[in-house]
Amino acid sequence: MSKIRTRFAPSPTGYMHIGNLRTALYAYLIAKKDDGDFILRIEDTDQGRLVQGAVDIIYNTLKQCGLNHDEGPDNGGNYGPYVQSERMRSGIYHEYAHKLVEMGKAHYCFCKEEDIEKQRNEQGDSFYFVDPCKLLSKEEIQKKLDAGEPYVIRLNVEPEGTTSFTDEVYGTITVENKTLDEMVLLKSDGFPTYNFANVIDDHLMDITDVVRGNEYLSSTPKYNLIYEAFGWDIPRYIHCPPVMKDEHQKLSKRNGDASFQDLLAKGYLPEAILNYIALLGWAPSEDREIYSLSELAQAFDVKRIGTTGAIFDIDKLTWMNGVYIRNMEKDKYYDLVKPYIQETLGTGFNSELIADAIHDRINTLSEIKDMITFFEKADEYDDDVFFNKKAKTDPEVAKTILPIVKECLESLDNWNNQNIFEILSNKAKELGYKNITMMYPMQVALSGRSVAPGGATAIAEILGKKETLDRIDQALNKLS
RNA sequence: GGUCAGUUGGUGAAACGGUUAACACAUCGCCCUCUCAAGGCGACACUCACGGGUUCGAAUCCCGUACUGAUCACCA
Repeated sequence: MSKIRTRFAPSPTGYMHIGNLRTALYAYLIAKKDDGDFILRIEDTDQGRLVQGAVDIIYNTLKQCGLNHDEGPDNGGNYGPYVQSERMRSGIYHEYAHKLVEMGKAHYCFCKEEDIEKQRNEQGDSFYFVDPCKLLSKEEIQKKLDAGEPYVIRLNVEPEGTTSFTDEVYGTITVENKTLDEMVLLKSDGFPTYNFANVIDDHLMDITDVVRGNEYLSSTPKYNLIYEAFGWDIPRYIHCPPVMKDEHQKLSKRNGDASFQDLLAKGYLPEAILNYIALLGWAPSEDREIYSLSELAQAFDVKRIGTTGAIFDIDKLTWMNGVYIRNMEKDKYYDLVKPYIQETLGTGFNSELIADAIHDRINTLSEIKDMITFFEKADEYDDDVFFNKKAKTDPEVAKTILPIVKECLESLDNWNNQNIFEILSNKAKELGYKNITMMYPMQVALSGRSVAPGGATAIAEILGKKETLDRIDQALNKLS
């Protein structure tokens, strides 16, 4: 069997949206599962929709995700060029369209749009465009061409019979030929239509597996007709169900839905995003959800791609992102998180201790900031914060507890979490308190918060002895 | 409207004619605990859009209905 070759063929029209990225992922996985090649092709023939910098976004996104392409505009390959506008300049589409005319599989059409519109209106729903130009003799055609009349090239389609194809996801689909138009291959401006260029490129690049969104399911028979006209092998088709924003709408950048870039900015990790979207529309055969990219490639199976649109659930992504953060190696985790810590606190604190304190408490990187601002300066707080049902504390209790805490800590020389905890918890036991009764008021004094990462003793360690005692004093002043 | 496709809990989903309809997220309890998390345990679809049929037996196969989506361009 020949080597599997898949391609990702985006238009550079702006941000990379999630559905698009997932299609790229699937194409990548299908290739890599069988040691095949993954190709990047830029489809930029619609000059009007081009967006500055969009190609770089595509490169960057693929790179950040580890979806490395074996061939593409930036790294070359034996099937170039990989940018459609460049391919067009070489005249291949023009050449192949005319080849089809010579073969008698396509024809020149000089019809005006109004003529077609007229037919369409007359026929209504059962519209089937009957092209009068098909009846033109060779001489008549040549005369029109010589006269410089604008023309398009249309594929010949016999209205009788049916065309069917097998999709790896949706199964065998059959349509009647009379529902198919004699599609335009080459436009009057000499540009190929998207569909035509696609088929030519896929064939010329030896693409074995065409992976794309299921919105192309309906036009696939037309593609097949082109392959058949040339006598080319038809690729395997893998149509993917859409990624939805809700029950009715797809995720799309037009609606302002989250793009890959947006998710990164919100503190999600590329690996987690990729892992999550792999599971939107595909399910592994084993009971497992966390997969690295290479593990996905191994486990991936086209047969297990679903047929229904899957709603993007940010909550589950958030959970999964947290799993990635928690499972990360310590050093990698510190490297990841330190910039965020130092961005809000500077370098005055032991950022590794802070990183430890927030480790189990963050799901996304963007949660870090709010969680740690109190280290710089305790939050302003109301005395009511000292109320805690479980600790049985209130401002009055705090007033009696805090001096005890202070006394213990003043006597402590070896300042670390462990020792702080021990001395306080021993004291609590001695006085017949629960730990929480000692710790909670202390936490409030140190952070100004009812909820803080790490707990009172971890915070005390990070703040240092002096600052800890100062903040306790401040709390005491405030209470009196 | 024509054509094509889809329909299992709030969400992702498993099941390939026979199970109490997995598992995960979310939610809600409980446990653990120096708060919150994390972690542990448990609850959560009398039922697989609906109606028929086939079968000893259907979420699974067939037909119909409803609903949803896609597509019907010299746009990609």
